[in-house]
Amino acid sequence: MAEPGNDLLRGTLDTLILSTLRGSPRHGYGIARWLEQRSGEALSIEEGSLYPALYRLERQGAIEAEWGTSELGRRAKLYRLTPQGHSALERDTERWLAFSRAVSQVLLAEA
Amino acid sequence: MAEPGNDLLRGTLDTLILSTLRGSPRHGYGIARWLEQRSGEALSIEEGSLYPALYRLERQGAIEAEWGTSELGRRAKLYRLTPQGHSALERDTERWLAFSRAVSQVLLAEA
DNA sequence: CTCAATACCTTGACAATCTAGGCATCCTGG
DNA sequence: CCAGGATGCCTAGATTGTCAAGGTATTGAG
Repeated sequence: MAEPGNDLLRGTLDTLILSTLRGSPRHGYGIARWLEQRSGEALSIEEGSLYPALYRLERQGAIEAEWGTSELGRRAKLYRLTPQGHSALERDTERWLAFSRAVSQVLLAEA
Repeated sequence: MAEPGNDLLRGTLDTLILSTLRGSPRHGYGIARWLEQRSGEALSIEEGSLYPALYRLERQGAIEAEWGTSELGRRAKLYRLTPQGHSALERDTERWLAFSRAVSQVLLAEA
């Protein structure tokens, strides 16, 4: 019981999303698939978390949206990193790495 | 703006707490100090998160409490890992490491 | 013609953290 | 002596992000 689900994503999803936009613009659905694939299926991104996150990031000015077409030629909303988004990504990546190191340090410490 | 605070702790605090009890019993206040120290002050544990987490873990049967005295001879509630808590710790540590690897893999991936 | 995949979106419940308070004891500095 | 910090426990309330579960529309394959 008490399957924790992926509450671990809390506070990390935004950074993950930003990181998928480093190269070229992507649309929401593609971001989710990319994250899952790139993590070796270790991460699963729910759309109910994804789209609100995209609005959040857009509202914060980290990303910008524009309607266009996907690789399959379908109507899709393409997101691109803004300069602020790029800084945020760098900052949050550093923050995550520091946090991750700290946690590992504790969890893997000798008795 | 939008200082994220430590929302990164979400879903990790419980595991961190359990890990502090691997050796010998500890009391709440001591757990917080230990985590902060052991992480090189990278983690900061708020009491408003700590005590509810301890109740949570106790209710789940992962830890047991007993009133006693601290190293300074003061009244303190000492928590100890139960066998279930030990299994949970191992399981959650694995889970966290897998998640952490996945996130790092994405964040540090080539463009 | 049906079903899965692609692609977007929303509502409501839930759970965990933080802020900001509270209490009591002890020790140390001034 | 006494003020304040450290130790130690606790709680109420607000906030916030995730999830489950639904919805729409289009395309392509079988």
